Amino acid sequence: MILSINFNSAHPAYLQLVDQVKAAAASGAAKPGDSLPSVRQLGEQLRLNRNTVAKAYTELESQGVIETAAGKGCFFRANRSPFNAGKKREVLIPEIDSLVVKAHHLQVGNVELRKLVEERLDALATVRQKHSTQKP
Amino acid sequence: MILSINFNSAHPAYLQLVDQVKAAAASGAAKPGDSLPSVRQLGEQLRLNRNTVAKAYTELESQGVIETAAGKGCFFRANRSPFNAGKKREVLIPEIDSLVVKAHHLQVGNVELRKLVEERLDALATVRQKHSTQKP
Amino acid sequence: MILSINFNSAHPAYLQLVDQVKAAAASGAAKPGDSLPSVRQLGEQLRLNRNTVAKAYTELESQGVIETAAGKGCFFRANRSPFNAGKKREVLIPEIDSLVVKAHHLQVGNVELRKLVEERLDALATVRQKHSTQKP
Amino acid sequence: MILSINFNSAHPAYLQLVDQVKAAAASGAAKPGDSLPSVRQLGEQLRLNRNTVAKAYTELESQGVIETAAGKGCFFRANRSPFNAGKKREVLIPEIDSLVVKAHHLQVGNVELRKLVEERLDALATVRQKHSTQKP
DNA sequence: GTGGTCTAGACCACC
DNA sequence: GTGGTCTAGACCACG
Repeated sequence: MILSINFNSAHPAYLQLVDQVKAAAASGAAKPGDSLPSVRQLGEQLRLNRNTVAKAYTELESQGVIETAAGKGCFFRANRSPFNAGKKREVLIPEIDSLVVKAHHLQVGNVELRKLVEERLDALATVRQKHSTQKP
Repeated sequence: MILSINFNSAHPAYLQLVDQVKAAAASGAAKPGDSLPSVRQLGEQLRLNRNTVAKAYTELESQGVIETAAGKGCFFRANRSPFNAGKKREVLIPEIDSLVVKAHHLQVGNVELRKLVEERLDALATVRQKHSTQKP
Repeated sequence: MILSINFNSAHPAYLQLVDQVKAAAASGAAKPGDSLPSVRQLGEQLRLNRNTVAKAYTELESQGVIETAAGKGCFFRANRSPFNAGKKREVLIPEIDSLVVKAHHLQVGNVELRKLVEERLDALATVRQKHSTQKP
Repeated sequence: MILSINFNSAHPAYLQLVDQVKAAAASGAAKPGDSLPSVRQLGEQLRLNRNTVAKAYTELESQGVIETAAGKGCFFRANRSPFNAGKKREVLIPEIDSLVVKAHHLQVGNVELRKLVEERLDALATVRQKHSTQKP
């Protein structure tokens, strides 16, 4: 798992970490039980204070992506969403609306947007395939 | 031009405005000479403080995207070249990837995600239709 | 409402504030709608960083004691506990057990402990009486 | 000597131990020469790491409350004068006030609070009775 | 060594 | 002016 921070981004460093760790979990690059770097080590590597890394880990734990064991470390969890269908819609629809509006402003038509979505779904599936055949 | 604010985003409201207005100008959705909503009107519409909207307009003016005519309003200036296909991809793909990863963590499958995207595309089309038949 | 911090205490400053503000609300020294000092002003007065004061206010808001209006200030709320009887027991019993055990270690008998509890209940009632007759 | 740890408290576990052992010694609940539980045993009983218990014992030794005999265990030393009535009040009253304020915010009335206190006094008495008939 | 907490400085959105 | 957020330093509990 390769993690990096764009310090010029308006997106806060700890949320950049959250997104990247979630992407690693979704892509199969990290499997349940895998350990994450310690907050100190990752902080040093990324030139962040370890508290900033810890904040990302806390957020990831609250989202159910990882679990932390004080004194031991942090570990990826099996992916079990606690949300029902209605709650999932509630979370995803604002994201999709934002995407659709952005595409419209960029004069990207529905056809092309669908194509892009398919492309990224395929890209994720491909990476997952690679990880599932590579490791075991 | 459709403007919307995601109040839950860490991205500041005024920068969301700047980004959306710039995208509209760059994509050709807004033409040079088109007027922008007044600060007061837009603030009311988006439930933002007028100062927040004014800050966005100031930023846009300093970037040469719009010009303000005191007492008359704000107008788009002759604009930059619209984004080419590559630039559009560069903007949209991170958004789509973020959406795809979120869906994965919510255990929302590809089929259901495609359905949600179609639903929101339809929703936007419906609203646009209504506006285009209403105004003229 | 008089607030003060004991910097030598092991009890964190922000929790000392929480306790004192809750006591003020319970004693009637502060009424619903009353405003609290701003985080800056109180921080300066108590020689604390304003974030420390803000942390206390955040905790008080999460406990339903006050409400905060960004850009306006913080205000006492009407006392409405959201807990049912079972939850109240769950919260109070550990407190009572701690008290009972401490009394035992101090060789304070049940009779004397009951007397002390009555004394403090009376003390609170007296202060409340004073405030309710003084202000209106 | 009854020892208990409130894991939810901001007060560190090792200091909770120190306070309770000191109170026991000062109140006469423990006599000079009485032995303390072994670090290992107490850690297991209280679900604490042995290092945490050891840290409490070290602190107690440095305060002259106990003495450690390498390989034999820890023992209470000839102790300070037991707290007088005034000191007991000084220790208990803040605890009671905190309880009374918490009850108020939970909208638990005086009658119900008295009932809860009686309930916990009875609960402790029952446990103590059981231990005193069990051991001898 | 591990993660967790308290405090604080700087910056942001908003009135 | 108001409160809110991100980042960080120092210290603590724990293995």
